[in-house]
Amino acid sequence: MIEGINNVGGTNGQLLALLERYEHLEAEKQTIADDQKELIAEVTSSGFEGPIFRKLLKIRKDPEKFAEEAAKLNLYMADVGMQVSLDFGGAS
Amino acid sequence: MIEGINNVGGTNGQLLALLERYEHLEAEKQTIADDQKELIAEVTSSGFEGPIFRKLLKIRKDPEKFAEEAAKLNLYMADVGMQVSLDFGGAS
Amino acid sequence: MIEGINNVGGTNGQLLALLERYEHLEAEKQTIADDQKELIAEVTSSGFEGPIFRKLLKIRKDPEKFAEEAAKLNLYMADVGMQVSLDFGGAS
Amino acid sequence: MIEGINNVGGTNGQLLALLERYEHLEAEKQTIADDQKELIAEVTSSGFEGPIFRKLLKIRKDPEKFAEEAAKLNLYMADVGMQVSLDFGGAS
DNA sequence: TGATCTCGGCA
DNA sequence: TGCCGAGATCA
Repeated sequence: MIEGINNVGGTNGQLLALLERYEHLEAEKQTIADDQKELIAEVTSSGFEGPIFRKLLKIRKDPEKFAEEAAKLNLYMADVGMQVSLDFGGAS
Repeated sequence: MIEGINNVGGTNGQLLALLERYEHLEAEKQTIADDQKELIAEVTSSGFEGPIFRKLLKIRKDPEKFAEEAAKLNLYMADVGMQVSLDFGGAS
Repeated sequence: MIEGINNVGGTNGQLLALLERYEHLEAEKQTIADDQKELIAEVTSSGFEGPIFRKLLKIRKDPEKFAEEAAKLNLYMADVGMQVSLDFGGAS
Repeated sequence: MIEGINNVGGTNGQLLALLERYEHLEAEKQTIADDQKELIAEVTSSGFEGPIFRKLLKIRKDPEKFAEEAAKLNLYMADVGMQVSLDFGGAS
């Protein structure tokens, strides 16, 4: 049997198999996402704020980038007369 | 006076001017966005559903693309045994 | 005054523990996301289009909702004179 | 039975009118968005970085909120032992 | 061009 | 108010 282009008219189960594999992975991701959601609830109940917690997570992903951006932002703010002092001794 | 690289330490008002120009444009956009929001309310009160209305807007942006995607989707769904018939005589 | 080890000015390491737990979960999610990305590559190399594949995934999540929206969209399109026929015998 | 002109199978052209009104507003927004894009190009060619420029725009929208979040972030970072000093004399 | 991310709509 | 999808932006 000759398959058409892009499996047109085909029914060999290949597409279905791919879909199910993807959905299985998706289910695993969802389980983890649920765990994260619970963890955020724990963060909140521990007296920390979720949004700040998330910002900190982002900073920890790339502390160097954060330090550089903060330094530049500091310069820009000074340029437009915003009173700030934002110093990072180094994102160790 | 010699300006440093990237206007470091500068205060010539250039950055501030750019910011204010951008913010002015942003305000204009917001006004229009508010009008659109009111219009959606009118859509709803006219008996149409907002989400479907939005889908239709998207289709009208590129009807041809929509027709092509629908046709392909039709094939894929048939391939996995989903009972559908989705025909577009042409997105005129 | 001497602060606790590894908690300069801090409280009790609770925040750090929460961060690390979250990041561990995040790493697990990333692994799965990478697997999904590879799977999409396999989808493409099998002659299917990624974007259509993703649409099909979405439809399979809630076929009934899809059928209803398609039906409504059909009505709206007819209302504005767009030539379409979009029939679903039932999203089995 | 004869349908009204330009409303084959439709109702009264109300939906079409709503769509066109929305699309007109959308076109106006797009024009402004294009202007903003050009302005960003001008920002870049003036020696400023687009992403930092955008951050500054965001801060100017709500300087007080920014100052508060920065202060909290400072506390959190100290809590996990990240060496930072991030002081805002006040978001004037 | 694709992945990420922020933002507005929706429940 | 929290989640989700879409649009925009950056690499």
